[in-house]
Amino acid sequence: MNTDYCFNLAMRKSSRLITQFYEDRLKAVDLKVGQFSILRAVFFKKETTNKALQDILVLDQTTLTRNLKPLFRDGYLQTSVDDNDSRLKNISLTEAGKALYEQALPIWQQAQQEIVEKLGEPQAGQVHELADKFVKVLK
Amino acid sequence: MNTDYCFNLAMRKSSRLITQFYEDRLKAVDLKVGQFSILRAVFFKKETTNKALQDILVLDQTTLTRNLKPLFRDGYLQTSVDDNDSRLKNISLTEAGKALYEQALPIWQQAQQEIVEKLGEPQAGQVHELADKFVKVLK
DNA sequence: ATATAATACATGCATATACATATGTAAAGA
DNA sequence: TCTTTACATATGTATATGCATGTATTATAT
Repeated sequence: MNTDYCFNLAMRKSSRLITQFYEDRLKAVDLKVGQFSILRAVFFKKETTNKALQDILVLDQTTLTRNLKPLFRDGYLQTSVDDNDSRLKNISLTEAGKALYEQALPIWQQAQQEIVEKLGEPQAGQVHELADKFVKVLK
Repeated sequence: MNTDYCFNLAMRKSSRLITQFYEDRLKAVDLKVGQFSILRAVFFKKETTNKALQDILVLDQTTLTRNLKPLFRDGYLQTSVDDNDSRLKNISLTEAGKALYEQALPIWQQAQQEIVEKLGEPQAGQVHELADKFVKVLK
């Protein structure tokens, strides 16, 4: 183990590279990767909150708030104040949001497949184990 | 292998977490992680260029140009136009830059050690292998 | 020798990131 | 009740990120 090799730079470099890879493919549906992640998370949750999304995406509350903005602005997400707790804003996909997600899905799946092929094993399998470990020890 | 687990989100989550970890420690010397990476790279190269740093840091030219700005502004880096090619700006550490890097180094080393302990093996060792692989197949 | 292509770096724009802090709402305690 | 505490979200500020594009300089081709 060479401790001259910065763990942080290693992860940031990798993150930048894979982000560019997905970004490039998602251009076809005019989505940024962060926006796709949000749409995907909201799609699975049906209805969720800023708070819940923070956990899933490991994003700061203030960052998430801002990342949501373009999606509201472009009509892909909608909010309604929670019936029981008016502090909560429930977030869900609009019809346009669902349509966009369905459109982006095969592009994302193709990107996933290409990453598996490019990384090969054992690296491809290690990505998720490593991410889980990072979340476990640093979050 | 669960391909429902987005590789990109996995890497971005991890990158955000480890960045916050290093960021927190480097606050003691008022440096952002990206700035530390630049200082460290310039320290090893003695004299370098925007172009060379792009390769080391895996950063877009325009991003790097901007990330350099605060370091010039605060007097940690200096430039001189290359003798042979006036398009090139040679970048080097000022005395203040060297002093700051020396001050940051033990903090960074401590952070590195803590990451090794937190991640444990085999994960800690995999970080760099994985980063090398990402650079190899995506750059 | 001059036009063209390639290279190095900078700027406009939009989003990404998070800390400090502010605002508004709900829950808990006196 | 009403005051304090906790919680959910938003805003101010600064840096991070990269695409499209612009400017200046060097190298190449005819």
